[in-house]
Order: sequence, then structure tokens, then C-alpha cells
Amino acid sequence: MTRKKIEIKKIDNITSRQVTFSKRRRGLFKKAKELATLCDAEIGLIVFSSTGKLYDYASSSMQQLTQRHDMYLDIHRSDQPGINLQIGSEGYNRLCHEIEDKTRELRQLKGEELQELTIQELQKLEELLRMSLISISKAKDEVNVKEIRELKKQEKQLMVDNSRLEQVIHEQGRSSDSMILSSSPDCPQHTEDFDTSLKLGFH
Amino acid sequence: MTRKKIEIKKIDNITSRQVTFSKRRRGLFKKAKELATLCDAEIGLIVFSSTGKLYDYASSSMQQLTQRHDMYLDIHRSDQPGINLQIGSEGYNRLCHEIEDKTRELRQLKGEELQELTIQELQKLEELLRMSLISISKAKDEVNVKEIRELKKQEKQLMVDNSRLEQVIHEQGRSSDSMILSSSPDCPQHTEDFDTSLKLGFH
DNA sequence: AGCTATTAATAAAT
DNA sequence: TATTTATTAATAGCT
Repeated sequence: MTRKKIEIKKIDNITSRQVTFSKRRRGLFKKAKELATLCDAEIGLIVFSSTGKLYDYASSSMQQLTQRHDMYLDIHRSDQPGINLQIGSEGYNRLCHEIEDKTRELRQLKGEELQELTIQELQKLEELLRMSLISISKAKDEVNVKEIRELKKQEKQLMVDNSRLEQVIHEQGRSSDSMILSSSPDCPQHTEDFDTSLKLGFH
Repeated sequence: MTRKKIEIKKIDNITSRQVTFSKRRRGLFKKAKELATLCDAEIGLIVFSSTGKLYDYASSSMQQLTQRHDMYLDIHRSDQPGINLQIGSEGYNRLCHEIEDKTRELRQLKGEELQELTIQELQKLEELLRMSLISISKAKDEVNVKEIRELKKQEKQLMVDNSRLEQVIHEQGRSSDSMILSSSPDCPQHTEDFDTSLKLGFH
């Protein structure tokens, strides 16, 4: 594009590199703006000179653009299409609001930030929490029932083992054949299991 | 740059806009790459077509570049340094996770999705909710106390008004000067206020 | 998608 | 850094 065709490789001479940078940079930004205008495209352009100076242009806002860029890659790269698809493009601000909403709701459920609520809202919250407590109580019961069932099962097994052991001892007393005291092959370590379960279930 | 000079404004004809977009986009990316190579610059270019398709180029990595961009603005703009960094590019995925976390926490506080919790966690949740209920109870009390205080104030005002009215009636009975029954100028509509407050406070 | 007349960009010199 | 100029590069309008 000039007196002489140049090869596209790093310009060694620093001065001429800086001159070229200035000229071409201006040209590039001009072209970017033209494309954005002519074709109604959203364009973001970031240029750092080799000396670290920043030049940038964005047809809308760079934040928006880089966010849209990230989002686009998120959606089209099939990373985890589940969550991203349901929000669609443009969702960033909505995400922020969603987080704000959820944060506030969480705080209110935790009994903070209640001053702005009306009596009606407070009563609704109270009701919700009472229901929640009932659910939690049931969940705890379930866990406990399960634990107890386990314990009973193991108790039963222990009793079976005990009678076997007693039988072995009796037989030893009569014939003194061997000193091996083996527990049932189905459940080799019930005593240890038993202790652990107790600690977990009823501390 | 061609058969005819064109004006830089949005091309109305869709077909020719798309053709121009293709051609100029290629040119822009070529120029960007050339500048990056020739002048050892770091360049990032993001282009969204009007149909939403993404084209991008980054001499290193777009992530790095947008981060460096955010950082640069943070440092050089002296607006409110720090905030931009935490929302910069890359924020999208974090936001998604944050929403997931908050959603789960909310559901658990509402007594759903409890099956995966241990007894310890359930008890902690229970405790939290009980504390929350206490806070809510206090908040309700506060609202009620405020309401009652308001009512008492208005009651007082009404009594003052009443005695004034009685006085007016008495004076009318004696001198029958006028039929105008004006309430106190400070508070022209207390009876209405009173009704509304009652409905809001103790339904 | 290719062609080409024309304009735009720019390398080198000043 | 700005201007000038000779050249090359990009591309608008056709096909």
C-alpha cells in the first residue's frame, strides 16, 4: 500500500515501527467504525501498543461486548448447555438482578433485612419458615429412622453371631479341636460398625 | 475504495449489507493481524454481525486481553478501582455458579431438597430457621408497636378535634353565626387516616 | 464467488 | 509528528 510492498513481519527499527503503528492503528480503528456503521455490527477493538499504551473502541460498551463474547462462547461451545441456554443472550443483567433478588430473599429467610417488609410479608415469611421447620423435622426423622433400622439390623446380626460364638465355645469345651474364633462371613466387622453408627446417630 | 465512493451510514439493502459485511470484515481482521505482527501489538477484535454471529481475533488470548483492558481502565480511570476487576470478563460463569448456589440454599431454607443433608446440617438449618423466626417475630412487634403509636397519636388528635367541634357547635347554638364545620388546619383528614391505618394494622 | 474500476491506505521521503 | 507522494491494497458495483 505504498512506495514499496512490505513483508508482514515484526518491524525491527523501533522508530519506523512506532510510525507504522500510529498510521495503521488509525486506519484499523477507522475501518472498524466504518464496518460497525455500514453493516450495523457490534464491534469491540482493543489494542495495546508494544509500549503498553491502550487504544480501544467499542460500538456499544466494551463491558457489554466482552460479556456477550464470553456468553456466546459459553453457549456455542457446548460446555454446559443446560443453564446457559435457558437464559439466552442478553442475560447478563438479568443474572445480576437474579443474584440480587436471591441474595435479598436469603437474607430475609435468615431473619436479616426485615425492616422494609410489611406485616403481611412478615407473616408470610413466618409461615414459610414454620413449614420449612416441619420439613426439616421430617427429614431428621427420616434419617434417624433409617439409622435405627440399621442399628436394629446389626443388633440382630450380632445376636446371631453371639449364639454362634457361644456354640463354638461350647463345642471347644467338649472337643477342644481348635482355637479359631471366626465371626460370620456375611458381616465381618459389626462391632466396629455398631460403634460408628451410634456416634453418628445419637450424639 | 471502489467503483464509487460510498457514504458511511447503515446500508439499507440487506443483501448488499451482508456482502459488504463479509468483505470488510475480512479486511478488518487482516489489518488487525498485520498490525499485531508488524508492530508487536496485542490486539483483540470482537465482531457481532447484525444477525448475531460472532467473529473474533486475539493476538494472544481474548480472556487475557479483556482482563488487561479492564485492569488498564481500572488503574488509569481512577473511577472506583477494584470493582471492575471483579465483574470483568469471565464473570459470567461465576455468576451462574453463584445463582446455582443461592438457589440451592434458598430451597433448603424453604425445606426442599433436604435429602442430601446430614443430621448435623439439618440441625444447623433448624437452628438458623428458629433464630430467623425470632427475628421475624421481633420485626412484627416493631411494626405493630409503630402502628399502635400512630393510632394513639391519631386518637389524641381526634379527641382534640372533637372537643373543638363540640365547642363550635356550642357557639353556634348560642350565636348561630355560621354553618361551617372546619376541622383542625394541621391535620385535615384524620378520620380517613384512622380507618386506613386500622385496616392495614389489624386485619 | 469473481472481476475490475476506483478509491483508500500507507511506506518512504521530507 | 505532519505532509506529500508514489504505490499497493481494499473494495463497490457488476456479473
